[in-house]
Amino acid sequence: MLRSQIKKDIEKVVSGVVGQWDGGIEVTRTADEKFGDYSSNIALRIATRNKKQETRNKDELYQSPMEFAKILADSLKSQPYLEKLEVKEPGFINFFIKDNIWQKEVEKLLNKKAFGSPYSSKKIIVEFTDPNPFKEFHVGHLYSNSVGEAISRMFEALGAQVKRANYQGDVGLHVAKCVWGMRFHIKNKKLNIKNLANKNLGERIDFLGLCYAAGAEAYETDAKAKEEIIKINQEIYEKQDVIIEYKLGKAWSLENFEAIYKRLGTRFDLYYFESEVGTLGVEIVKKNLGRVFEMSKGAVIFPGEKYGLHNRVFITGAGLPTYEAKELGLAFKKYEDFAYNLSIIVTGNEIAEYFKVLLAAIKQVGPAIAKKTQHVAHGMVRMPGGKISSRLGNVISASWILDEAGKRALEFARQSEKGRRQDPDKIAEVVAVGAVKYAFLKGNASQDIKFSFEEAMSLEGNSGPYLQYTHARCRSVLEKGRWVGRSVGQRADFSDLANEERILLRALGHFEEVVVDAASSFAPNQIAGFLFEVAQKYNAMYNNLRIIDSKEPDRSRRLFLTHATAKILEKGLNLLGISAPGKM
RNA sequence: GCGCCCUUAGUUCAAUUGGAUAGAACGUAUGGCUUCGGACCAUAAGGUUGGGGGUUCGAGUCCUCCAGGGCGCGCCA
Repeated sequence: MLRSQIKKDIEKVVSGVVGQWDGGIEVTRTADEKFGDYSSNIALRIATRNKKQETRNKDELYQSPMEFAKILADSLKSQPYLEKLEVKEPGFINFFIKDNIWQKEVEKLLNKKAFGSPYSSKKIIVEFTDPNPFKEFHVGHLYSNSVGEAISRMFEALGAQVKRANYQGDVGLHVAKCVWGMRFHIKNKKLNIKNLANKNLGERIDFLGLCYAAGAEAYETDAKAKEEIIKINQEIYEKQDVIIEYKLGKAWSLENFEAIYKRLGTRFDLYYFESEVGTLGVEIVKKNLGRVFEMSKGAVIFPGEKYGLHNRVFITGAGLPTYEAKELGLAFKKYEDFAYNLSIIVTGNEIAEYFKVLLAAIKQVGPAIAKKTQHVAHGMVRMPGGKISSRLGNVISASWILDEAGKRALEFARQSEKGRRQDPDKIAEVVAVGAVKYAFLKGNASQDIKFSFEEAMSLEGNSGPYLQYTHARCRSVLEKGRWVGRSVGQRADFSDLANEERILLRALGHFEEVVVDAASSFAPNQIAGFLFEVAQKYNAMYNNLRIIDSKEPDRSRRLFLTHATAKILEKGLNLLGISAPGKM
């Protein structure tokens, strides 16, 4: 990576001039090309430090950042990769990289299997999606799934060993409500549960939805039903496998989830259920009762207030584990299964505060595990109409949103026929999934998404389809230009570039850094932004310069740039969990 | 009432984690296909970064106060 090379070189020069410097070296990509390709503020930082420490009189040499920058630049300017080096007020050092160095950089990164970073060969477990059997798989789960899958793939690109984990709430009041609803409907409508089991998946899932709604409503309005539901809840904890409605409902739900994962291109290595980690959680809490946990009003709580947080119930008065105790058990169970260096947990941010309490509790019980745990909270998906809530019954199911997107994509696929389209339904599905995922991933995950069908499914501008389209266009150009492989790229002459080519080449060359930075900060949106930039710059070149009918050496060089763009768009989209069809 | 998070162009979002003149997309206006895929490209207008104060070489970013919004606040998940 060019950036780390520059860092290394600066470090060498700095230690030669001022001795030991452990404030780190910052080398950043410049926002404006007139400042070169990379820039460092090192002179500003060191000179400022000296000023703050009032060493001015002792060491006049470093008084001015500008002067100090000039001294550093003098020793740096002879690096072979440099076109030129400039020092600019108030003390930035700007690096201008030679075109052919960028070309080599692009070739190198295209051939890399894994990008270099501190994460290579580390064991990382990523927990995400976490849908609840018996309840709907809604847009929130889709959001979590998109973020978690992208994070997993980014770390895999850095050579980490990644396990995907999915934690599912198969016990608890919501389940009891649904089971109660199943019994209610079966009795009322004189249904036969065996006949139900033979219906297709869609019908069974719709049935579960009705049952949950009935149970949830009865719980609020009917005191007798409420009592029954609480009793069912107890029974499920004790002997879940004996309850036929429970067994079937859970199996149907899980079957449905798998169908959705397949559609989204996700798979999981490890599945956890609340029913199995609950007992472990209770065990851990009881073992630490008195030391970490306390009795309070008949329940076992973690006194978060001692740590500037809230108190939380871990075991209820009835002796059942709450979500907190289960998640505590889960943290240890995951470590048992896969001795991770890093555990990433992706959830909605409405439980961000509760998670702090949980982490504080884990820290008391197992400090090593707490240290390795990272919570990534994503925002909520909102509709213009208002809040999405399962209580209010206005949740949007993931399948529905994908189907809606699919309809639009199909309309387009059929409209602009070009004869080279093989399977419109298949293409439409890829475009629809890509459009929805990209809409979720292009922004900062911590913020809420204002979801509008207009925008997510308009196939223009900063969207998944735009990137897919650009990729397909590249592939088409390569095919027509009879591009035969990278040997042509090596022979391509990069001594005289048009402006559009220079700009594109430089953008492509930053791919590796972007992936490393995006993974390190758990931010898929950085990749999305980068890909959009690359696509725009390629399209600018495409529209302003001829490629396959231009003369050599322009032709080979532009084909190489097209090849590199296609590769990087494909790889980058894959990092986001979006596939890039060759034709669409 | 207490705690956490958020507020950037008409709208949806960026801003390399404290760097240089705050950038894109959508929408709006204008222009570009007998031409490699028009799901495209080019040009323009659009900003007191919610408001005040502070920290420093330098603040959208950090501290503080205020306003507006969201989420959470013991036996749900």
